[in-house]
Amino acid sequence: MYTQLTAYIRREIKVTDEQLAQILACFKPLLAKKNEILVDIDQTNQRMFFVREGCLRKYFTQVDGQEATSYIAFENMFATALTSFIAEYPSTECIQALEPAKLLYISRRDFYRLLDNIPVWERFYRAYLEMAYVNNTRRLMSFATMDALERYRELLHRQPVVVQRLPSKIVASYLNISQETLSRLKVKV
Amino acid sequence: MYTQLTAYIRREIKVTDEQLAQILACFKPLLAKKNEILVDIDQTNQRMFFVREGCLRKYFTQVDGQEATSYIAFENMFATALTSFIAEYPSTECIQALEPAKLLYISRRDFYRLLDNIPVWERFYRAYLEMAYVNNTRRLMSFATMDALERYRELLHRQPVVVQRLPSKIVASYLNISQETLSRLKVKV
DNA sequence: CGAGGCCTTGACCGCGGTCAATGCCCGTGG
DNA sequence: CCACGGGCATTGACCGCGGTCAAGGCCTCG
Repeated sequence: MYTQLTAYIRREIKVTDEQLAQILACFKPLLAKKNEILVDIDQTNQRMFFVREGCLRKYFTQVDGQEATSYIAFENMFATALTSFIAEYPSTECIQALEPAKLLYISRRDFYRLLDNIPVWERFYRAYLEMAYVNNTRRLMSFATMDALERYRELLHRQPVVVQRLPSKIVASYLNISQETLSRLKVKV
Repeated sequence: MYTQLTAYIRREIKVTDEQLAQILACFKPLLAKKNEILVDIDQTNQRMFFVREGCLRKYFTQVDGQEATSYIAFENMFATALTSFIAEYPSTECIQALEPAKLLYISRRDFYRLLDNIPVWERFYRAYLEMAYVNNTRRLMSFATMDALERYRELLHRQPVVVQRLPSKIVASYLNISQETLSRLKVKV
């Protein structure tokens, strides 16, 4: 149950067995059905998810009702509505299972308790924040500098699994283009 | 010289006078001329800047030579080429003084030494990263959901000082629109 | 006083969005 | 088992936002 998460943590930080046990004890298992919403808009009590199997996406809904996918987590990745997790504000983002998923989650409360009790956990969080920031920045730059075709090609190159594993509808919303445009891009390779 | 920075730090974290002295000792003064480049592309040895007076912008250049401004720091704000600072990679972003500026800076080396020596500095960094992430996310959402006019209006509302204090050229590149388009937006209020 | 940068305005056009029609796949119930 | 319905993907027609190019006016600074 915890082998994947243990490997992940040990890759990031040095912890004693005792600390590790304390950390793992905070993570509870959770099964999600396909399309199940795990974090809904305006929800406050946040959780951070670790994907053991399946996949999650983070997205927000636009004024016209369209959904913009901003992050996709496959096996051995974390997913959170981070801005809400940080500020304890009602979330503007949702998290949804795109496939039946086996998850582990930690509550915000337990997460912050770990920050207080296990100094090195602060370092773990730092690594997570840094990664989230870098990803976000890359995304921002890709929107500023690339057109739809270039973004699609970059996605094929950087995360081919997204295109292979998920329906076009989701891929389009991840690239922030319409489904029709994505369909037209595909024929251009 | 250090009163502004001291106030900033004390607002973020609880430090003893001794710790504070240790922190401040890492910050060196620096004067920048208007348009001076403080961090150039491909530069590796990074610094983090605190603005005492004047203003800095972070930007990157696109393939066609156009510049996209991604962050603007006024008095009492920090500015870094954070992705490069984090990963110690050559920077893809530049930092430039938009006005004559009085700065304090800390080298990456000293910054990381503080992380090791002063536990609470980790918390300071965390707060900085969280803020950077949240700002980035807001920016990302604004590009995904708003058109040029809406983004301009939001900027007028959230950071009127940007529009008031900086040339249109910079404002346009901050909104990621052409100078001509910004000029046309202004007449629509 | 001249030169160069910045801002504005006009003409034009292309990327990508919307709407609509059609085809395809799949789960569900008769 | 097949028939039907609904969601997803594709394709075409159309169009509007915002980019590019170019010209002209204005301000600043040497």
